[in-house]
Amino acid sequence: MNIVQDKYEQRSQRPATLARKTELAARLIDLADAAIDAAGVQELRARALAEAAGCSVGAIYSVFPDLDELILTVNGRTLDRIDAALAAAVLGCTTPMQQMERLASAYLNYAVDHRGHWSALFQHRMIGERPLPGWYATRLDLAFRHIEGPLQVLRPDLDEASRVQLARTVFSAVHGVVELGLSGKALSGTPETIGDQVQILVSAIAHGLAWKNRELK
Amino acid sequence: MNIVQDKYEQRSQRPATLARKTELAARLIDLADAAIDAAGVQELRARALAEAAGCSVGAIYSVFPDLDELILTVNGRTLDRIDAALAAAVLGCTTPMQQMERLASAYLNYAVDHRGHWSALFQHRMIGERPLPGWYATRLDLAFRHIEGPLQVLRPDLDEASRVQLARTVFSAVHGVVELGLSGKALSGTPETIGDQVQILVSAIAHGLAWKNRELK
DNA sequence: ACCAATTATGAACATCGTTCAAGATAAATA
DNA sequence: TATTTATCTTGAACGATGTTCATAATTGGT
Repeated sequence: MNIVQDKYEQRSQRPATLARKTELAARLIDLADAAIDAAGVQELRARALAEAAGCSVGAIYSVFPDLDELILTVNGRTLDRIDAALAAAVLGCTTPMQQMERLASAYLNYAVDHRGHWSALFQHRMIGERPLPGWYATRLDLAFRHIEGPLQVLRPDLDEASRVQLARTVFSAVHGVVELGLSGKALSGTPETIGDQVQILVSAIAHGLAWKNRELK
Repeated sequence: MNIVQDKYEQRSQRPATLARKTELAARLIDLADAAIDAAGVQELRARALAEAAGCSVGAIYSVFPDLDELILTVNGRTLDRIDAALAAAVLGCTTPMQQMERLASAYLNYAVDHRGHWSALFQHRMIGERPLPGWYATRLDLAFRHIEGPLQVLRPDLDEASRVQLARTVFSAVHGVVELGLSGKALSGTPETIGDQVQILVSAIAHGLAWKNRELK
């Protein structure tokens, strides 16, 4: 996978140059990743990044069209990490209820442990700016897919499209509690309190869905 | 209510000056309010605001310590408007289920109709910056309070503290669906789809809570 | 060794929010 | 009313920001 070649530069290049650019791209991604994790996406600075990478400021723009695109690439990594955390969370869980609780807890834990990474996912491009790239939605879907397993047990009557949409809805609901909790705009803000509320929410949703299913029979 | 006198300037002032400042403050708030509604908080510019208000850039800083504080004041107005919208939404509703559905719909509608106002509430000060002022939490609580009515019917067993916390949790969940829906990061993004998912979520939560209550009896 | 094409550089640019010396203004005083 | 003094208002200047592009450095072929 060659980021530079694949995504931004298609025109003729000297072979040595391309190798250097891909290496620089990797270094920039790593550094931006660490910087965002440490201080948040708002504190990412082009000049500081260039100095840390040992290159000129202009070099950044020979590899990424702008900082937004670099941030988006880091966000892609974050989505992968969250996906991995969710996958690990459901291992050894049998009941759909327990699976959903573990998934929600894992999501909250990632947000608490990596607030910079996590908030960069949503703090960025909230309004109608450039549309998100296709691979972004694909990776988001991969993360959502973990919720579909327990949902299929709770609501076997739903077709796949409805289940996919419901998975996104449940994810969004948990996300809302995590977001307003961590931002201090609702709830008391401590991870424990947020965790309690996430559990209460997931439990209510799961029981509500199960009740709906029982009603249909 | 005199914003300038009450909040930022306590020292001796000339009477004519104070009158002018309060008038300027009101004008700036109105203009910022309209600008945020029209183009979003990200597009608010000190120079443009000064020109629109017919004052110098420095004059803004004689009335507000910085733009953040002005935005926060506008956010206070937005919270009042949302509070009013929620209050109007539950009029004539009898069942707790219907009340919660109407409340969620009203919240979504406000967000759709006033995305600038709405996103300014959350897009701003997400990370650990200055703590939110006390009146901000108070106004947020007023908005949350509308959900407590139906919750009291669904879960009469809860004490007030738990009910307050549950109200915030339910609000956060609905907010999450609205946010990820409107940002296009989950769900298809059309207000209709988001509305459908909000209804499904609220229904599940309400049934889940009611089931929990029945179980306790 | 030379040259032409390509690539890297970092000062310069446009734009922010914010400040503060200096001019304008209003109250106090003679 | 004229003068003084305290206060307020102004907008150019400051420091930072992301981004660009003329210029210098470098590379690969002849």
